[in-house]
Amino acid sequence: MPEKRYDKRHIEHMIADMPENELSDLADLFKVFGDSTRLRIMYSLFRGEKNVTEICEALGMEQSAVSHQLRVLKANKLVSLRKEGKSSVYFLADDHVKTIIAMGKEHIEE
Amino acid sequence: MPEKRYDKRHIEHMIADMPENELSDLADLFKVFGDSTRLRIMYSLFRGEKNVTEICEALGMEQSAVSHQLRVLKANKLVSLRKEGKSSVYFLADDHVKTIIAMGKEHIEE
DNA sequence: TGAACATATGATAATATATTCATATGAACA
DNA sequence: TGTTCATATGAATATATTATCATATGTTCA
Repeated sequence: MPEKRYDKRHIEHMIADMPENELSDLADLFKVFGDSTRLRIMYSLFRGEKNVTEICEALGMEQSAVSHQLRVLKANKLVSLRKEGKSSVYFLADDHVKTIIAMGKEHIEE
Repeated sequence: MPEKRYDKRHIEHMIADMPENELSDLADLFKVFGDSTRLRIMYSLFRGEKNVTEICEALGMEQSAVSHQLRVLKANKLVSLRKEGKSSVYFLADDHVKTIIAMGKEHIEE
């Protein structure tokens, strides 16, 4: 699979082709990124997969709050999990998460 | 200015360098994208700059609601405006808007 | 089996957010 | 100047979202 290029022309083209009705799905996706708990969970998973307890420790948050947010992330296919004995090991589902965050980071730094 | 490359290595590096406390600003930015009215406004501005009345027509929404959201977009430097007589002409502030939306679009299409 | 551990989930309360309504500001021009 | 048009904004309401609390589900192991 060739490395994708996100040059200006390619991006303009992608957006021009986007139907209006896709915008609502897109807003839903960004909504998921728009919460610092969820973003911190994803960030903690950059360093490698973790079970729920480890994520809670990394964030200093309660298990229930973390599980609720993991559910949202999973529903949006931003994380996946595999069961391992008693625990659920979560990991980032794909590289889009990284790209989206990198773009956002670049914006706020200017 | 050379074209930026967003290859995997570059992106991993950007994220690895990101301090935890930046995540909250980042969440705030994504929150702005996470509303379909605001996204539709940005989308309508891809086609070219517009004044408030034209944006209202494009979205079929009330002037007040649109102005309130334009304010949010402006505060986050996603749109800028110039005054032209009685009207305010809005336009996208930079290319990050396009890139962020393109990344999101790519995610939901898989 | 039953106790301990890990995670998931439903209900609730607290908070945040978006739209509407009413009104203010400011420019153009008769 | 006063009227009209374009936009901005404050307050209030309706809705959505998040964290907490209580509890359920499921796994391991004595």
